[in-house]
Amino acid sequence: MFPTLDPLLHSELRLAVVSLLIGMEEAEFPYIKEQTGATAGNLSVQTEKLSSAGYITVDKGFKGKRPCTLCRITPEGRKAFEDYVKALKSYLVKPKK
Amino acid sequence: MFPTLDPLLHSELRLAVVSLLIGMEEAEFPYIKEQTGATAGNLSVQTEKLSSAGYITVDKGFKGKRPCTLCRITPEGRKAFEDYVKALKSYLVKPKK
DNA sequence: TAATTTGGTTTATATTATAAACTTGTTTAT
DNA sequence: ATAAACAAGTTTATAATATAAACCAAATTA
Repeated sequence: MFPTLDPLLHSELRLAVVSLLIGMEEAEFPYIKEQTGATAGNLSVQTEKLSSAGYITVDKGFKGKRPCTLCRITPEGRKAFEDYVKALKSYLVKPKK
Repeated sequence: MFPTLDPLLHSELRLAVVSLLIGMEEAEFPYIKEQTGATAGNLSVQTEKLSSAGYITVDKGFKGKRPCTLCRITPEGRKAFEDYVKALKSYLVKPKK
């Protein structure tokens, strides 16, 4: 009746991050920070969780002399998001009797 | 961009309870327990939270000699659920550029 | 060269979710 | 009649989570 909701995605910030990345090739850490309104610390923790789950990749490089962290969604992340949305619909829509 | 999600509803069990009650006049505690698969303790805690937020009512009465707890959604609960669903859609749907 | 800014990470704390243990009363079996 | 099992929850202890404050390193600016 109510399928379990992937706890990794059932988190406001992590869901926002994945939702954002679904819509673009890649995004820089400060951009995600700005778009989600998260603090850097919180975002760092949550991207790390998504990364170690294999839902996103986090690549640390440089842009000129400054560090630049790039995040991308992975196929597994995309799949998990789709599954999450499907599961969530059981909670949002009244099923036909 | 990403509206905050009512933390009272952004909880697997509480969302299931409200979702269930949206679809019916009232429901008994054991029925909700069965439908959600929750333990009694967890359900008790979460219905209490929803109740003290005014999202549901919890009426303790009797059915014959046995205690019988009836839960119902309130108009505020219904409204909060609708708002939650609207907010959530910002996370699930890619907005048009 | 001192202060400020950028781009984060680490860690401490507060909040939340969850189930185990408990309570109260009822029914059933002996 | 009374002990055992069951029903309907509640309380409480613990585990997991989310969050921001404090911190660090390098680059830029005053």
